Amino acid sequence: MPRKANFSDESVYAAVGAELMERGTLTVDGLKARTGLSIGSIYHRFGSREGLMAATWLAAVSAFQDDFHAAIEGADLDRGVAAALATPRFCRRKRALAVILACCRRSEFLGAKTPAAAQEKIAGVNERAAARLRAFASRVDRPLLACRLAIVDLPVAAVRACLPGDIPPEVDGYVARCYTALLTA
Amino acid sequence: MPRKANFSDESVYAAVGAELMERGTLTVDGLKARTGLSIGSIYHRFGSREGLMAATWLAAVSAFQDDFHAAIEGADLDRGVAAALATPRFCRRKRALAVILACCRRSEFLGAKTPAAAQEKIAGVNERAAARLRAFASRVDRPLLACRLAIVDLPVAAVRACLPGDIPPEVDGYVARCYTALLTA
DNA sequence: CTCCTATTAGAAGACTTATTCTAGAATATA
DNA sequence: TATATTCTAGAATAAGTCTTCTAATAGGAG
Repeated sequence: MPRKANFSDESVYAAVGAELMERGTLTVDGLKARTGLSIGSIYHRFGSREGLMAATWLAAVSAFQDDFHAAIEGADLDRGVAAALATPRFCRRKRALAVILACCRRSEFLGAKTPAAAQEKIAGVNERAAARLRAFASRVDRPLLACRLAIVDLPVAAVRACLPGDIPPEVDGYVARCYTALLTA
Repeated sequence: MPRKANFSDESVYAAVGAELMERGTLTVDGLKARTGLSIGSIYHRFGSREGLMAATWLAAVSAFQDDFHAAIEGADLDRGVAAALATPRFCRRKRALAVILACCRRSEFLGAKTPAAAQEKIAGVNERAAARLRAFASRVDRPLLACRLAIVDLPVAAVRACLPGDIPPEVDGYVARCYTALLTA
């Protein structure tokens, strides 16, 4: 029934990621300059700056979690390495979204002006990921911190060390070797 | 000859770290509220917000590099693990300074208003650390990226995963195991 | 004691950035 | 075509922050 938008949500998210990468923070005017979207449109579609950031982050994290959950769901020690490798692989396939996850701090998208619906989704997404990690740790009987380092923090650090450039293939080997070192005592 | 300052530089740096930790960013008014230092004093002593951040970061990084350089200077593969362990150890001994290194982004202290002297010091500090790492990589004949991950990025990620709490002792074991996994093929 | 200098003080101003508001344009359906 | 609904537009406003400026304070040297 209504008019259709000039710019897809995806193109907006990509622009947000580019701004975050280049300037370290996002301003509404900066997004307007980069995309051509007017201030009014931005506020109509996202409600506030925090709403925009939350929508962007949620889009990125849910794309990532599609891969991540598929890998960690029910995994044992041998198959868990795929969850650690999900990070560099995602980073290669969806660079723009990965940049958002790597560059965006929690306080940027989670605050008083974050729409309630987005706040709930964020809490849900975080809790679900934490639960999967806890379940994995107890399934393989290893300390939670070691699992978190092997599957989350270390792969993220490896990828961050390469951004904004490409993620070279040997990174996967490094991630896998650390996984083994951390989780097979 | 002159009047002496009411607050030591160290206490200011600690307050900056606390603000960064709690709010994710530093405002001049926030620092005033936390320390009691007046706006005039802050600008007299540091010139600008970026100057303050640069002074804080330089104090933190040079304290850290005392430890780090002592460990990596001339180290072979066996002794290099001490350089990787310098990060968690520093974090335990000088929490306030470590927090600054962990929470402060480059763009916060390096910009147009950073005093020229500070800019040069920052460049020097970075170049010196990079040179030590390159020298180590060629000395032990391993890829630079692997060395950087083992000695810098991985320990930092492990420590970040624990902050703002304590760094548990088992972190050292994790860091050391990854070091071995990454650098002994 | 008097002068000199570094430091402190905080109000006023400038600047950046987020948000609101009113008007207008586009499109699907009836 | 009329109409309802969504989207676009951007100037005006509001809020928050950094920076400048003038005046006052404290302590050592002559």
